[in-house]
Amino acid sequence: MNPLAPSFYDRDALDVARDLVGALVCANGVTLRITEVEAYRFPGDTANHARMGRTPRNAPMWGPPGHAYVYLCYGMHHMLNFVTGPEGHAAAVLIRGGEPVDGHDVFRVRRADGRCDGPGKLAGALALTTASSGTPLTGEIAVFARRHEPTLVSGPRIGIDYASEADQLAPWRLADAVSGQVGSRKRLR
DNA sequence: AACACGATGGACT
DNA sequence: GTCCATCGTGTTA
Repeated sequence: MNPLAPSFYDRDALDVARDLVGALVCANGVTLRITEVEAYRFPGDTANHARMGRTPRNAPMWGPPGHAYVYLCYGMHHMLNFVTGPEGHAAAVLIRGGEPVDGHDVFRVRRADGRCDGPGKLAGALALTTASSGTPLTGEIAVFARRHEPTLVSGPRIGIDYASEADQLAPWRLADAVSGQVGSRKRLR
């Protein structure tokens, strides 16, 4: 079983996001089946971290597809993204939820409540920090294609009050229609 | 050097 | 539903 090749990520972030729901992500002894993602597109997406240009933090977003972009949010939660699109296009997919499919014992230590339905929880379950930002998705963090296509639901992205109204409404949050490891379903359909 | 703030999560009412 | 911990980052001066 080989990790997904960089070409998989060399497309629009929304298209990659659709194909990532159901895919497997493996890191530090835990494998998760991805259940929820958000696409951050480029250019013109006012919710995108790279909307103001290149900075040291978001540098991986500007690089080649198929790499991780990990950042610290609110001073305590790490967020895992997969860089998409051609090099020079600062687009990415935020990984927001997952179901453990391997490494259950380790997972239980990291998430005693068994919950993995938010981006901070997911990065914590995989024990990822900014130390892994910029690394390829074929190493410490590895991603594998899904075996079965899930039924998708979509809705607006979470926590982007600073973005334009149109970008706040864009249904670029995608989730498995039936998984329990998905955040609020209130605006998903 | 100072400052404002965030792609959240957990505790609590 | 509300409150807020906590700190790296980007901006302004």
